[in-house]
Parts: sequence; structure tokens; C-alpha cells
Amino acid sequence: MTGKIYEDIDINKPVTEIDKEILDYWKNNNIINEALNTKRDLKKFVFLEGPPTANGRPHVGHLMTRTMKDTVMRYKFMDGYDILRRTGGWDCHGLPVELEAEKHFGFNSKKEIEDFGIQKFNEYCRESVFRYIDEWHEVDDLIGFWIDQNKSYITLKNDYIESEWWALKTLYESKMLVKDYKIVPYCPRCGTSLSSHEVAQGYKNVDDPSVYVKFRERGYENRFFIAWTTTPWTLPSNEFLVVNPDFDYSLISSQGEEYYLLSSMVDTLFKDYKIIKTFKGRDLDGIRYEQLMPFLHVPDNALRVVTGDFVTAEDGTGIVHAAPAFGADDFEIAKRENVSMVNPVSLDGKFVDDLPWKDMFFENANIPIIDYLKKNKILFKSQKIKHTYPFCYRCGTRLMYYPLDAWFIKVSEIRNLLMENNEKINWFPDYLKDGRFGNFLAEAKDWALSRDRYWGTPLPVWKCKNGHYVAVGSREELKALGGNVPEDLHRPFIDDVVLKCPQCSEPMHREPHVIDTWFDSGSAPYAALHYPFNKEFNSETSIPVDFITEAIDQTRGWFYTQHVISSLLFKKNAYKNVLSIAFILDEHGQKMSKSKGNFVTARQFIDDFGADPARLFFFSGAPWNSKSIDRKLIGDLTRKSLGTLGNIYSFFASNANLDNFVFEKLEKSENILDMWLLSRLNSTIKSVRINMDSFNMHIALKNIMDLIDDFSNFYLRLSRKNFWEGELSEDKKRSYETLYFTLLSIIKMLAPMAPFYSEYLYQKLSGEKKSVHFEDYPVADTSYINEDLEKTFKYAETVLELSRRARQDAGIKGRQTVKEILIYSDVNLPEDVLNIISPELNAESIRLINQKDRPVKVVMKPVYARVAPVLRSKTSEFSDFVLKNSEKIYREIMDKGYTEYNDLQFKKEDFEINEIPDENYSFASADKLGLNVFINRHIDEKLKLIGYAREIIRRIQIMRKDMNLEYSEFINTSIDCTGDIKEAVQEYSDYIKKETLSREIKFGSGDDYRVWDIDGGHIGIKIETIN
RNA sequence: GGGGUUGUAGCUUAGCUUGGUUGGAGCACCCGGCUGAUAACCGGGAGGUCACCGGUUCAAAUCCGGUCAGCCCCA
Repeated sequence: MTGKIYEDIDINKPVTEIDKEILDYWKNNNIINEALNTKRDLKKFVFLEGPPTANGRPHVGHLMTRTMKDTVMRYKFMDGYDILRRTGGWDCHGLPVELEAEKHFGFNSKKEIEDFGIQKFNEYCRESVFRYIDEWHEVDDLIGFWIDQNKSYITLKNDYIESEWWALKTLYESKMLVKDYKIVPYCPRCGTSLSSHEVAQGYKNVDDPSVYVKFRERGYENRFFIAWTTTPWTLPSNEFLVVNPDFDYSLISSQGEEYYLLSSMVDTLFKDYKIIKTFKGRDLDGIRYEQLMPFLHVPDNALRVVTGDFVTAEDGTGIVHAAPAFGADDFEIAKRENVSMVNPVSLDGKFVDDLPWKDMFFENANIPIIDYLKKNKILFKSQKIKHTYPFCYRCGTRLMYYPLDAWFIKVSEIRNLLMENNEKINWFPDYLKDGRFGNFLAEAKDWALSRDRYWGTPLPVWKCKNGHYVAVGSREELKALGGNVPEDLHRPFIDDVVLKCPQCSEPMHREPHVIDTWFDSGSAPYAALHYPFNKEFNSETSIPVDFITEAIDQTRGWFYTQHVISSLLFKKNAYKNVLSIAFILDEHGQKMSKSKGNFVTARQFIDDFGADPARLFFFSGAPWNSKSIDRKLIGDLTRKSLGTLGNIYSFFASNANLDNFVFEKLEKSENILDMWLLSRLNSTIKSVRINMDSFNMHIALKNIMDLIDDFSNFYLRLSRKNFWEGELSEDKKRSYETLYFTLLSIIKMLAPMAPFYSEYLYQKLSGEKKSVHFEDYPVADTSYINEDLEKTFKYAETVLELSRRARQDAGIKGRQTVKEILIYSDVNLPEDVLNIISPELNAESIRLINQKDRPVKVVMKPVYARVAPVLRSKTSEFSDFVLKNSEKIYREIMDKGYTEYNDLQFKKEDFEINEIPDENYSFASADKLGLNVFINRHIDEKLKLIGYAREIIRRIQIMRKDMNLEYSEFINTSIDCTGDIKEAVQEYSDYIKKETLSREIKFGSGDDYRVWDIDGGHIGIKIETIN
């Protein structure tokens, strides 16, 4: 006995143990490092990591994006690319981090933070962003995310900030970064404005007041404009009423009062009324009205009706109340009309002195204001409305639209460029390109970049008292302008840097803002490489990167900001291919959230299922359709792919070791089953590659699993005997080679998706390279592909199915040999293919027959609706005639096209034609393929005895298996039986001996005999090993 | 209110681009079979108003219009 070449594996070994073993193997052999750092001078594939913030625990969704990234990179690596920028990245700044810090210290306002000290506050932020970094690293490790964390870019580093300064200076000098006074979405709790993509994250469905308010026309006691609003708290600041110049308005009278409103709304709001007059909106322009509440001082030229195109006829009354301080449209009106605005709300969201609702938080003032309107009889109607309204996406506070001094990037000016560059991006799924993303670009808003906060990249703009500004693009420039370069570029240190104005030499102080953290992450393409200070990045060649992927929420987040920044700075798109991934839902299909407590951490998920099963789960179904965690599905996927593969290996290993087979190379096999498997393999490789290349990894996985299924349940099932029987002939060698080669190819194909188990099997099977991940991805050898053969095998498989069905109908077990099976097929079924399935068909004779030789009887019936009107009283006579002479008439019609009866001609359509199988046969057909299978029902004495012999064999085999006997171990068998069965045992004892490795078969009886039921009778069997 | 997307068996889904046999799988369930690699496999059964309404067409799960519901995004 030589040693085992192919090591046995324990099929039931827990995946977690395998994971650990493989992780150790990778570490001990420096494999991960080698993969990350080997430069092979091949084609380049450039990746870019979307930076998470490590101040929260990684959850199962992160696991999914990481798996997608990893799988793509592994595939590209095996496919002969050097992967560039295979490094991590961490997003460090921003409101989320500050909020976390506020919570820690128990702060609730900016004043508290400033009293505490920005320096200490930021120190805490800096540490807290990496609170869970160890868990992230650990999870990356466990899931097999091969990425270089030692070279990760970190957005809080001075180098990173400096690159952004360069960008901001560039934008400032090209007048794309500007300071403006605008109405911006503003969180009064956080004390800062939000950009459009941040606002987009915080919409909620809410019930809000919907009030109709009466504004009295100046000079009339009882004449009112009815205006509509969902923000009663803005009513004290009303300065205009706005109508659409093109709409029709009516002045009506009802119950002693007169009202202006949109003509189309009159019936909705009034029952009894008279129309006094109708107007176009523009006719109302300039009409003065009385102030609604006499609290605030408004400019003299306010309080009049003006026109605006933004007024719609859908909501309200067609008359919009405008408070310029609290709405972008309103603000534009005030600007146009040259009227200053009235703002009674301070930066913390509270009303100021002049109002009865002093110190009240703005949204809390709605109810008392409605009460006030009611009391003063200027409320026409009040109800609730369900609509969506933006809230701060981090702290949940209702946003206000509020006038602020802020820095903007004029994104709206490059909309066309954004859209042109979008054309160069491959989106997966493709509908995002012109859908959600394209639409967003088409109406791109200016980017409100500045934040009045503490922990962020400082805005590098300084200003002197004469109103001169300078934007600083580097630490070097800071020095040149007379500033000290602090060791840390964050606040508060940077705030202390005073420059000398290049124009007037006055001292310059920094604009106090930090910038939107989305600018940080969106800058990753260049800032991660410290461009332009480090020449590793070259805007000509370094972007677009080849591939990025993140969850769907990043479509208007990171996907957008990168696209904008890249277009602004380099005029091109940031990435070529982008895969957008849907969310993972919990097992009930609910979105996961911390508050609901159904949040599954990455760690927990891996611990529960193991790395490869977790990864495979992410490839079940398209990644852009959300999926629920499904324990059963995961188990199933794993069993059918990895489990079956392990089992194939196990089969191969045990037999190859017995035969002393060692794979050297694949030589052409003449065995048709081998040829078929290699054809299947190569067609699969072809489609897998196509799908991997187009990021349809879920389809690639399905292709692979289909192959594994065919491999195991067809190839192996039908060729088992070949591997068991006989010596290691040349033919058998060819089959081993085929088996080995196919198995190895599948392992390689699966390696990017299931890197652990494939490594595990690879090391046992081949181990030629240090790791399966250093292998080349399989390339289809089309010379092996034989579509006809694959098709023929499909037919063969169907013949098997049909025979089983026909047996079942006839009540004949598969183990019972039948006299004959007749097969009719539209396509040619070669003999060698039939030979393969013949053991399973289990018949004395198997014959291919022609259509006309099929043992069927034609039974015809007249179609009465057609023949009766012609034949009249002869109809029933004809009917009998047809039934009796079906065969003859059928042949006649087939030959001539008609048959005659009583000098009348009848054609095919005059008959209902049925084929009934001969009663001696059981019949099954697959009409789509044109296949018929007939099984002779008649079981004669001889066949019956063979059947019994097989029943006995089967029982003995079960007993052998139960006793865990070696395949080659001989036994003695004793049987307790009578009658036919006894006769069968005597008649076929050689056959039984051979199949069960029985040295002898005795008849006997005893308590230690195992009792079996065969055909309703009991027989006993005992087997004993031979010492 | 607008845009996008999804809706197929109890559950997970293929098919829809390009209309054309009887809408195909898997899981679960029931019955049966096969098995000395496989908690694997195979046959049968039950389970479908292909969300709903309308249109185009000889013919619609598929194309068109509308409605409803879910999800995502925007105002």
C-alpha cells in the first residue's frame, strides 16, 4: 500500500473549523500579503474603497458590500490583472461623529461645546471615529476581505485635508466656490445647514397642520384672500401673498363675507356662494392687504399680492403665503421686490422677543398660532395633512428653511457636464443611470458646502476687514501668507492662524466654517493619494477608477459627490463601473435598524453561518434586489454547492487512492460521458466568465451550481461503476483525468466567491500553487464544447425520467427488470448515449423505434358539429364505423388527405384523433422534445425472479453499509425465505454473491436474522464478516 | 405631488428585452421510487384570477394606458 495521495476529508467538518484552518494557512504562508503586493506587470484594474466610519459596528449589509468588492477583485486578480488601490479607507469627520460626542458628554447645544472647549471636543471625536476599528478589521479578516488596511486612506489626516484644500482653492479661483446668502435647509439643534444629499436622507411621513387663513384686503371690512399653509409658525413673518399670473381666480361671496381664491377650488371649499367676479392672477398683482398679526414690524412695501410661477393649482387655494425668511421661493420674491425680510426666529430655532410666543421652539408654535387665528376669526379652516417633510438625518430634528451666510459650490452650472460624464459610466443595475441618478443630475442643486460646526475639514478661506478673501491650497501657501502651520490642521488650531492680506496687508481671519463631510469622501479619488503633492495620482490616467460598489443609498451620496467633484476638478467621470446594492432585510423582510433591535452585526452573521455560506448568500439573487436573511436558504445553497463539491472530492479521493491514480494532465477521453462533462464544463466556463465580467455574479454562481448538479447527479451517478470496477486501465485513467480536471476547474471558478472552502479543497486536490487564488481563472477551451452532445444528453436524461414515470404508472419498481423498453425520439439518440443510461433503464431489451412502429392504437371519433349536418340520420352508424376502423381511416387520411364514406369526403379536421397505447405497454411522453417511452408491462416468471434477486442484493447492501464494512470486505450470507424468493436466490446465487461480495449463501433461520418485507412476504437475512 | 423600481404557487424565484405550444424551477407538504459517494437524487400529486382594470393583437405574464400595494429617492 502506498500512502494516500489525495487526503480524505471529513464531509461533516464544521465550516467554522475550515475557515479557521484556512485563515491560519493564509497567515502563516504570507499569502494575503503576497496577493496584495505582488506586481506582475499585467493589465491594471483600479478599485476604490468607499470609506465607512468606524464609530459604529459593522453589520450584515457592510458584509455584503465587502463581499462584492472582494469577489470582483479576486476574480480580476485570477483573470490576470494587477489590482491597484486595493486599500481600505476611513471616513472620519462630520455631524454623525459630533453627535456621538455630544451624546457622550451630555451636551445639547453648541454653546455647551464651546464652553467645554473645541480642542477637547475634537480630541474626543478623533478617538471615537476609530472606536470599532478593531471589529471592522476582525470582520474583514473573517469574511476574507483581502484589502490592504495598512495603506488605508484616512480623511482626518493632514495630507488628506491638504489635498481637499488644493481642490477648494482651485474651485475658489475658478469662481465655482462662492459665498452666498441663501435660504438653506438648516438643523436648529445642530446649528448648521445641510446639503441636498444630506436632506435627502431624512425625509419622513408626518401629520402636519393644513390651515386656510383669511388675509383682509386693505380698505374692506369683509373681503379676504384665502391662503393656505402647512407651516403656521411662519405666518407672523408673512410679507406677501403670491398668485400664479396665469391661473383663474374668483371673488365670491358666502355667508356675508367675500373671498378671493382659485376658481377651481371654490366648489371644494364652499357650498353656498355667489361669484362676484373672476380674474386672471396677474389682475390681482399689487393689491394691498392688512397684516395678519400685528406683532412684527414689516417694511412698508410689503403686504401686497405678487405673482409667481411656482404657485400650483394642486394644493391649497392658489394663493400662497410668503415668508421670505423661511422659504427659497419666498426669499426670491423678496429679492425681486426689493423688500427686506422679517426673521423672528433665532439660530437655535426659537422665537424672539416681539412675539407672544417668545422662546418657543418654532414647530411648537403651530398650535398656539392656530388658536390665535381662531380667536381672531381669521382662520377659515384647519385640518391635518399627511405629507413628507425633511428632518435632520442624524439627530431627527425638524429642519427649517433658514437664511444663512454660506459657501456654495455652483454645481448647477455644470449639470450638462455631469450628464455627459454619466454617459460614460456603466451602471449595475443599468436603470439607475437614466433613472434615479440621471434625474438627480438633471436637477443638480448648488452644494451648500459650509457647516457651522467643529469636527471637519476646515474651510481654507481667510478674510480681512476690507472684505478681501484668499483661499489657501496647501500648508506651504499658508506659510507664504505669513501663517504658522499648526501640527494639526483641524479646529481650533487652524482658527488661530492669522494671515496677512496680500492686497491690503491687513490681518486675515479664517471663515469659521468646516466643510460637508461628503466632500471628504467624494474627494477620495485624488485625496487618498495626496494629489497634487504626491505624483502617484495622475488625473489623466488614475481616473476613472474601474470599479466601485456600495449600497443603494450612496447613489445620491458617495456616487454623486465623487461624480461632481471629479467633473469639477478633472472634467471627467470618477469611475467606470458602479454596482449599487440593495439592503439586507431581517428574516421577516423588515428593514434592519438599531431602534427595532433587529440589527444583525457582521460578526454575528459570520459566527452563525461561516464565511463562505455568508458570502454565497449574498450571491443568491440579484444584488440590487433586497433580500431577507433566510437560514434555510443559506444552508441549502451551501449544501448544494460546497457540500456537493466536497462530496465529489471525497468520491474522487477514495477511488483515486485505491487505484493509485495521480493526475498529470488531461488527455482526450473517448468516453462519451467524459466528453459530455467536459463540454458542459467548458460551456459553463464561458457563461460564468461573461457573467463575472458584467457583474452578474449571482448568475455566474447559478451557472456553477447547475454544473455541480450535473456533475454529481448525472456524471458521477452514471459513472460510479466505472470507477469501482476493474484495474486502472487507460480508459479509466482518462475518466479520472476528466473528473479531476472538472473538479479543479469548478473549484477555481468558485474561488472568488467562496475563497475558504475552495482553498481547502484546492490544497487537498492540487496545491500546485501556494493558493488557489494565485491560479489563473479557467478559460473555456471551445474545442471541448459540443452543443449537440449536450442536447443529446438532455434527451437521454428525459428518457430516464419518462421511464420512471411509465414504471410508476404500471406499478413496476425501478429494481424490477422489465422485458423491453421502446423509445421513440424525434432526434437521433446514439447508441453509446443509450448505453450510459441503460443500467438505470433496467430492461432486457431497449429498442429505438420509428414513429409508425409505436405500439399505439389510433382511436377516432367524428366531430359531430362538423359531420352531423352532412350525414344526418347516418351519423351514429358512421360513428360506429369510425370507431371500428380507426386505424384504416387514419392511414387513409395520412396518405390521401381524406377518407370516403357514403360518397362523402371527410378530412382530418372532421375527426378527434387520440392515440392510446397498446394495453401491453405503459407509456410516457415528453411532447416538447418529441419523446415517447413504452415499457412492456408483462413481467414473466424469469424477470420476477431476477427482480427478487435484486431485492435481496439491495437489502444486503443496506446491511453492509449499516455495519460500516469496507467496500472490499467479504461476507457470508444466510437467508431465511421460501417459495419464489428462495427459487430466485438459488437461481441467481452467483449474481448475488458477486454484487454483495458474499463468499457463500446459506439458507437458515434464527433470532439474529434481520427481517425484511419483500412484496408483502417476510424474509430474514444475516451477514457475517469473514475473519 | 414627481421620478425610479418591484408585484408570478404558502415561501424564494425564472420567463418579460424580441408577444406564439400546456407559465418553468427550488423549498415546504403528501404519495411513490432509487441509492455501498452525497442530510444527495428521481417520479407523481396538490398548490397560479402571472396585483387589479382597460386597450392593442388572430394571440398578452410579456407591448401600451390607468389603478392599487410595497420599497427607494426627490419636491
